[in-house]
Amino acid sequence: MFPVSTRWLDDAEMTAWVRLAAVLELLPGVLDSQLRRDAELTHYEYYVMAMLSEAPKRTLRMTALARRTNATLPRLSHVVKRLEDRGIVERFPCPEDARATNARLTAAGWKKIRATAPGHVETVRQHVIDVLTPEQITQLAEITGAILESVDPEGNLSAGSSVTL
Amino acid sequence: MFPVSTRWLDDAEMTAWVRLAAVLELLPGVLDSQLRRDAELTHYEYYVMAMLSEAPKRTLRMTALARRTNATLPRLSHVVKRLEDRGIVERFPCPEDARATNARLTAAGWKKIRATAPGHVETVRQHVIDVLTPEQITQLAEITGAILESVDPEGNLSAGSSVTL
DNA sequence: GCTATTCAGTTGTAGCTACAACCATGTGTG
DNA sequence: CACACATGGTTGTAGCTACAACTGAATAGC
Repeated sequence: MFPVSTRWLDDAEMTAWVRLAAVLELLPGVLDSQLRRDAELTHYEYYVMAMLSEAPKRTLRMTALARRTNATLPRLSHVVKRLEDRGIVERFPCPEDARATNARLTAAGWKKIRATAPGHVETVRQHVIDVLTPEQITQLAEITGAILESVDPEGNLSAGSSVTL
Repeated sequence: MFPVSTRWLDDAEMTAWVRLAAVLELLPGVLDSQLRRDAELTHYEYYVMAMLSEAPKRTLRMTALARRTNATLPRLSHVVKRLEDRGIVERFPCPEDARATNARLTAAGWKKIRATAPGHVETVRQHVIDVLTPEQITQLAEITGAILESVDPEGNLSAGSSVTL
């Protein structure tokens, strides 16, 4: 259950890991500060709005929304409450299941994400997409796919699951 | 300064980005919980200890330590204070420059990271290194290198800079 | 049909990070 | 040498997330 002797990382592995760790540390801050500056949003809040905007009737159950945004329910609950206070989303009980709550993007929220998306996409392009070749884009998708499969084997947090249904 | 018409992401770009975003969201939590469970450490605290353990005399100036751990000075300052309270590092004024502070790993800290490293490396292997082929390890290093260069052009936060001085 | 268990979500709180303000030391300029 | 400015670091605080505890509704067992 634990290794007799540790298999340390060789040079190539260490380089890849150190850089990935740096990206993990720095990239979220870059995304957050652009969104914060231009729209008073965190990247996670943006992502919540984006998932709602793509859903039928711009509505999703909290559990479904949590899965699509790779977050726990408590975290989502806090975030949605704050977005509700700002008039960006609204919550209402699910008619089919009295336990469940639906979250819906308001008209104001829809307007806001439409206004915010171009700047955000530009940031993603500038720091990720446009610095890579098309082959590297493909490689990145495969690499992150493999990592996600080990981090989230059952695809409970479905965001990146290999087979896009 | 902002684009006339947004260049949206195509399918391949979107897949890569969605998965990378998922990794950004999920992987830190996986690392943190293993370290927290086994050693009462966050991944960032571990990284601080690791950088100190590799430095001459297990000592670094706060500024240098902040750069190597991809963090701001205020963040590091708070973290080092907490580690100091736990007897893992100690701080003392730098003799050459009265403004500067040195952080040094204590004997207890050295012992602790030696005990913690195997489990942490095993986690990194399990979720990142061992799920990738050797070619993918190389690709990952190049991809993250390119991202870091755009996120941190001057290499102010040196962790992953292309040319390892 | 009553009880136990699971499911869906909310709430409370501790702890970490970001940001801004601050202090002290060092460096350059007239 | 007096001043401005830059450098190195700490501290205060607001805000977000993780974790645990909790409530209420659905489901399963007997």
